[in-house]
Amino acid sequence: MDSLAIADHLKNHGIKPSYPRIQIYKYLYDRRSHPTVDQIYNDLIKLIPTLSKTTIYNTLGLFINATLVKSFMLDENEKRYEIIIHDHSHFKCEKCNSIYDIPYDDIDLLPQQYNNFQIDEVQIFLRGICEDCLEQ
Amino acid sequence: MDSLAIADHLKNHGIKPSYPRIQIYKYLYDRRSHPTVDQIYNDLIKLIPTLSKTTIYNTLGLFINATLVKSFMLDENEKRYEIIIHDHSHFKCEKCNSIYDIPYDDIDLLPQQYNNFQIDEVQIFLRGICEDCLEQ
DNA sequence: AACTTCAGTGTAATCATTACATATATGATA
DNA sequence: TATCATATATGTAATGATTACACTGAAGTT
Repeated sequence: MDSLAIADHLKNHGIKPSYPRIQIYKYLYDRRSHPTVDQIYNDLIKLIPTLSKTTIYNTLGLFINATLVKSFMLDENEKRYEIIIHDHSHFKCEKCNSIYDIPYDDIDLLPQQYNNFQIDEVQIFLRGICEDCLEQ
Repeated sequence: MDSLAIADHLKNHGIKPSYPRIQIYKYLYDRRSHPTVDQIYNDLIKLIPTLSKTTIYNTLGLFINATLVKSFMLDENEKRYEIIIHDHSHFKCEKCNSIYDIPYDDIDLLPQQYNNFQIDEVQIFLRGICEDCLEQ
């Protein structure tokens, strides 16, 4: 997605497309990683020397309100952020620390007696050792 | 579970059963809630006037190492702790803020191509509105 | 009783996040 | 174009959970 397309996308969600906002979105979109604010800052500061962490926090807050981005925590004490694309769970490998996106199909997570609960969000975290690390 | 049984239980897991340790375990065991360190502190200080938060952190750390307790985060920035009993997911109601324990049966969370991944831990969080709040 | 070890406490440090005040840019209007 | 109003970006300081560390105190052993 190029900058123009991102600008349109943001406008459509009621967010004025400033340069930092576009770059932060692009960062999340292109990498498809699960960065912390610190990682975003350390990478984007090369591109935007005046960038501040506050701007990143503000921008991510906007994105989250517009349901463009969601945040989650993986037991560490730093939030991680990612573009919302489709339902998937996260697998974190304890050896290499990579975080895998794992698609899941419609799973019935609630037993019968919870049928009347309204579910707005599902987050699934798996922890273990990934195939690559197990082979070594 | 009375204090003696807890003391034995802790010993069996290599933890010397001091009074604060027993009371912290008992707290988690009896309430079956998902307290933060702050909640534990505010409640137990009535029982143990000299209790310090550091002791709670240390004790919970011990319990976690002995796999008696696990911690998780629900997007806020405070860890929550609970006795490990059986696999269940957490449902947080956005209205009343209660956290429900929801049992789940063996769900296949990994598609075929991840068959070789070793899963050590599963955490499932659901967010939404509970039946009681919906009825109001 | 003296010694050793482990448990508990208090204070201070760390670090992610938020609050706030200021500066800068943008866009509309005259 | 100049001016004004508003939104955006920035830097600094405050907050608050967690951790580090050093000291105190209890329990058990010889």
